[in-house]
Amino acid sequence: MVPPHERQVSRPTLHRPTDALVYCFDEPLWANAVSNRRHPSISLRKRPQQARSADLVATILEAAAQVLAAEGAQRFTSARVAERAGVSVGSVYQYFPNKAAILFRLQSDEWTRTTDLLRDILENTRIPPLERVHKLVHAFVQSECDEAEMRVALSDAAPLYRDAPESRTAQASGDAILQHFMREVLPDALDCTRELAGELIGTTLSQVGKHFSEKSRTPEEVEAFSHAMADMLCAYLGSLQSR
Amino acid sequence: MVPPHERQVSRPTLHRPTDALVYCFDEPLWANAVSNRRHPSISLRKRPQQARSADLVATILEAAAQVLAAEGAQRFTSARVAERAGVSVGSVYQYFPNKAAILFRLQSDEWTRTTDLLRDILENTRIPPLERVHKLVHAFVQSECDEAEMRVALSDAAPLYRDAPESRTAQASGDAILQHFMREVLPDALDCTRELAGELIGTTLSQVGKHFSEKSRTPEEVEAFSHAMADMLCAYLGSLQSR
DNA sequence: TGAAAATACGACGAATCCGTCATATCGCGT
DNA sequence: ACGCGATATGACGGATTCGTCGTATTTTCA
Repeated sequence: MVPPHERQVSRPTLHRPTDALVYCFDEPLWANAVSNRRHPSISLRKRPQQARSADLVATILEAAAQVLAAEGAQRFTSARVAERAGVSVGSVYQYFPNKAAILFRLQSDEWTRTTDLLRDILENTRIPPLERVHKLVHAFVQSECDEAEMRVALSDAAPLYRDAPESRTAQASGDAILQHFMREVLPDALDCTRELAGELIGTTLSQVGKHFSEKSRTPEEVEAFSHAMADMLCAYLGSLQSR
Repeated sequence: MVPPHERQVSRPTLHRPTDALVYCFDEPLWANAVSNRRHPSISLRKRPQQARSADLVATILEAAAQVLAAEGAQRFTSARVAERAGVSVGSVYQYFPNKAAILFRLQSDEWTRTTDLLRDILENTRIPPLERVHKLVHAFVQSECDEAEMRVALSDAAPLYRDAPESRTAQASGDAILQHFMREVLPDALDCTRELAGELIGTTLSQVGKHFSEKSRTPEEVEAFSHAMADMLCAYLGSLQSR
């Protein structure tokens, strides 16, 4: 795979036990084997060099998601993740600097998916704006309800990385998409009005959706609630347009 | 205080270490010394019989709130609470069956305050309904921003008592107040429409308010955001009225 | 005042968990 | 086939936390 003369011994960086996120700047970033999308700033402890270890990383992440969904944030431990993945703890720590890094990757993937969803729907200019809002709300609430246990547990563990810069980045890129949409819908409004309204709509979408999905819901409930929420957002946008 | 013949030796109930909430049905409920309000279902381990121990309970709760605000949910431990309260761990466990019970009391007090706020504002019929909504949102967001650290940490610890029946009760009484208001504002709407709208408004109020207060905010930001949120809710109510 | 009940104390056992490291196995390239 | 780096293992040290229990202190009341 890599010519021998370019080979480098990759020595794991050492870490003391900690709950804080640990950033590893001494190793190059590495593209995610699961989603094939790059992840910023937080690298793996070691760069996998053989196929088996790349598989391992994917396996661990999958197992982590399962443990989180099945056992909750409180019982999410490195040992349980390793067991579920069918590997030893040592193997887990060969590629993740600490437990928080695993959680962070799961959350990071969520952020990416959410941002993509936001962009795909809001920037589809072939559909009337308010209809896009309806589509977005439905898709969003639906996606929150899928894997609800995992998402809830993940957000229970959130204090571990709430202050990570990546959190702000994800938030910011979502905001940017929303602002783009707001400029289309409210071309004549003041900037500060648009910003405020965008922040409010984004917050409502994510927080209300999340809370709704904390209880298990029937498809009818999901449909009805999404519709109501979309109505609310559209009524708000309408009231802002007619000023 | 109590006649000797009515005295009873109050033997502490034993508990094994656990993260789950522990209910003590073998002891009578006891009125809260801090707020003078009764709390359902979760009793203290022992009923304080002397003034000093009643004070102690209040002191512990106060210390617990401080620890939560200053150190966060992760570092909220019985030892730290005891230290901050200036007492020994033993004393803490004399009156609280476990750590979760302390958190639960704090949360329970929050629920009570929130419900009271909701009732006080929404049922004040001397003010026009939509103006009440504005008042409510402002008061609510403001109260979220006060003691924001404590509230955030408290909700980080939520998994410990999220499934407690009291959680549902608190939710239900809030819902009832909202439904009462909705009947006033939308007398002609279908029941199911009202219920849905009420749930949505309640969820928006609490979740969006909570999320907004997670970052520290200037009074101007609080004012602007509350206004926008109230506008959104009023626009929604308006759109429902004109149907 | 003095004894019994109530309260306070804090060292400690039990449990849990994180992340390491010495050792063993694997697999790639020659 | 073989040797060396890459990968896998899991027992273990170190740390933290919960909640207890035997003992000491304080309060009550006869």
